Amino acid sequence: MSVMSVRPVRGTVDLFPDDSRRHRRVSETARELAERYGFGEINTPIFEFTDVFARTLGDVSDVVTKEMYTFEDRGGEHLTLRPENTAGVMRAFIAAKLQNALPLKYFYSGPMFRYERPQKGRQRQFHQIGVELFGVPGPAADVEVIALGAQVLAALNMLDQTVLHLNTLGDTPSRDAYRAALIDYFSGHKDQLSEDSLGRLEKNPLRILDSKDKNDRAVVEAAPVFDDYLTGEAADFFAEVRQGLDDLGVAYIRDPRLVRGLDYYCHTAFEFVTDALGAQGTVIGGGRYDGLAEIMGGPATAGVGWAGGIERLAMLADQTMEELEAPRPVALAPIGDAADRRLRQLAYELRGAGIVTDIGYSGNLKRRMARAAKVNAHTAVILGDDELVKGMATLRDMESGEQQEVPLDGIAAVLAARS
RNA sequence: GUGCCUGUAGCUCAGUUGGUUAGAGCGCCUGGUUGUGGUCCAGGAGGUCGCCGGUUCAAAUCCGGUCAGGCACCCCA
Repeated sequence: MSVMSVRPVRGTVDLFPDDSRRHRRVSETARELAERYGFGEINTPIFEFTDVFARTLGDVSDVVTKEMYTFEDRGGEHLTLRPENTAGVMRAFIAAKLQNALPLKYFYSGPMFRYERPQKGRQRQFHQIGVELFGVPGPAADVEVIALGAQVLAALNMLDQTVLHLNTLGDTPSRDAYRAALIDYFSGHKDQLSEDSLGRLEKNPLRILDSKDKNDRAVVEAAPVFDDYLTGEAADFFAEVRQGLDDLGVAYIRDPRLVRGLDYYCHTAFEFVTDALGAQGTVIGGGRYDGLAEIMGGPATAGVGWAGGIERLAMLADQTMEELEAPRPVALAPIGDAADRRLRQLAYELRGAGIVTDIGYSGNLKRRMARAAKVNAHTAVILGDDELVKGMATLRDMESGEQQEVPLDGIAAVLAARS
């Protein structure tokens, strides 16, 4: 009989308590900040009808064409594990007919799934935090959303490890005009473009601007500039976003090569990027997507938001913040069955009182004390026959080694003061 | 999906031009302490050298395949 494989599936990992604590630090920090900004938490399903993503992400995007975990369930439904959460949140908003409740602000945190070749900071099941702000067409929303991202990074002590890249994708007339100009320009330089970029010329010419190929870059140097094709409205919008960020003192660099693949994106596009994580340097990315709601069959609704990769943020946090320690418990160390029973009662009482308490399951005093040290207890309570007859317990300070006897009755109050 | 690098104990790694029973540190276990941890001392357990196949008298070491991780690309958080 063969042994089952116990390894996790490629691109997935098990998060043991230390790892989970690191993830939680990121997501709770973000959740707290988001709530301060008025974003309420939303949890949409981890799988959706495939259409939710196929329609919104378009059939040309890599995410849809080769990276989705798509399957048919037993009822024949075509379902997909969510590769991102903006579509899910928008779907939920449309389904609940909340258009009269606008503006709406949502925060989420949870697993996403993409069939990609794994690298550090890039897994097949990964986790994102994100925010979506629906129903505000003006630039104040963009500024607020970006500011929240900056403050999340600041709270994680990593804002100065990142650079905010900012660009505008303009409105539809701007983008159509620019796209036409780009196609025209690049078509005249086909012989100098990489194979990748020739493909992009068909699907998504804006992406050529972002190419890392050396020859492409030379061609891009002389390519038309978006600013020349922005409508007055689009230029004004972008100027207001920049003014808003300046007012808050949120630093950014203009990055004309920062683009988005999908048509429903418009105006603001931004990414917080670090150079500390290699090629997976984008730690938060987002933008405005006013066209999304209609694509999904909902009422035209403005939207702007961002998503951040928890794994990447956690890796950066490890570099910028001190180690996270599990809470230090009081360790109870009984000697003998009578003391064990008494201390299990005490453990119940302490835990009920909110005190982190550890009590082992076997072993002599030496083992009990070793365990107390291992779980990083600040105090040990030693109880044996000697103490029991006196109604006392021995309290040991695990740092100094000092011990004192205290009455068993009322020991909870003493320990509460030490915890 | 493409190219390249890596894979030895729980962890981090060593292992001479292929050559006997594959090592170290940390961690773990036991004892030194019948009621005292973390320090110290002594001892111990733990490895089909990722997996499968090939070359060879002989493979951790060379070759092929495969799986996994990593770097870059693609794409993206």
